[in-house]
Amino acid sequence: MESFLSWPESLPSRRTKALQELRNGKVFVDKLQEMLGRPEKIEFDLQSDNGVVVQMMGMFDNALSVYHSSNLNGNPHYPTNNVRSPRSWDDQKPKDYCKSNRIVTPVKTKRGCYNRRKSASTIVKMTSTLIDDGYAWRKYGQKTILNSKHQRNYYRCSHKFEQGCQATKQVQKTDSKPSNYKITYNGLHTCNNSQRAPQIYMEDLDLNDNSFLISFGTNTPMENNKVGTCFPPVKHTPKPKENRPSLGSLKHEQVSSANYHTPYDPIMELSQVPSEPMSVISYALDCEDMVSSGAFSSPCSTHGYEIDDISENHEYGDFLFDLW
DNA sequence: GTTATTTGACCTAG
DNA sequence: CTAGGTCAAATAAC
Repeated sequence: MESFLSWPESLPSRRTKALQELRNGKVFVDKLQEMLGRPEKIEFDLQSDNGVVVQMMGMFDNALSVYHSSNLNGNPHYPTNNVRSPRSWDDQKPKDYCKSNRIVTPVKTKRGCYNRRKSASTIVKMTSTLIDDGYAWRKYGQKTILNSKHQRNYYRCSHKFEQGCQATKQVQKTDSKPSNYKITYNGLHTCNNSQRAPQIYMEDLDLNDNSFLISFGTNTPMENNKVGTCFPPVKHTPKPKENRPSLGSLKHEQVSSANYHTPYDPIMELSQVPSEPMSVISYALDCEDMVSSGAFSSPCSTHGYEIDDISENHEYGDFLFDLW
């Protein structure tokens, strides 16, 4: 398939992609039209991780992402939150920095002062699995989103203060299929994150759902390995301490993605992107480098990941990633 | 006592 | 002005 190999892409290329997405969408609309007269088909589709509805949702997301990222009205879009070398938390600008120099503000320096995440490298994934991506995340917010039934949860890298890692992710249940999640990764990990091996959160895992896949834009869908056969249903290992430098009232944190879920957090912690490929992806995107589709290969064979990824569909893998 | 999560407030981009 | 991303005090969990 055509892949990210050609990035950075020209504007016409992105426009073509957006148009292609919409054309593909028409195919799904036709399918949907067929299904309208057959309720059993609709029911089946809604329960499918790779059904028409799910794929349509992904298609629209991708088309919009391509559209927005390429700024199709002709104005070039320059990323404002590019890769930065790790820096200490203390190495930040004065409080008014964000106001005086908004365009180039690399990190939030004042409460509420930040660049919209769309300007950073962004990766969007649809998944139904609850597995760890190898990174330590800490929840820092939860918001009700307009026209969305489900709240969005915000996570940042646990090493944000320790190593200045700016990676964040958002997790939200999809409206079309609440058992699916849309996970948006923003920024890239600049932390030295090797504290633990990926694991799966089994509590919310539906073992009957054997459609979890990792594809990362590869052409060949991964094997549908059952989660239960790949991972023992264990929770996390003891948490390493997060040695954040003292920052006034800032408290020390523990690296704990295992404890993300609480009775209040319906989405719980879930991740699905293997750590190393993610790093590669993010760097490649941020640096506007070429990305080999091989970099997106799942380590499923070694780690037993199971991802429900819309990119398993050959036609849509190209549009999985939302650039800038 | 320490650390993580919750949640209302704050702030900015659009 | 609104929606959404983040902060940080309060609270919960361990």
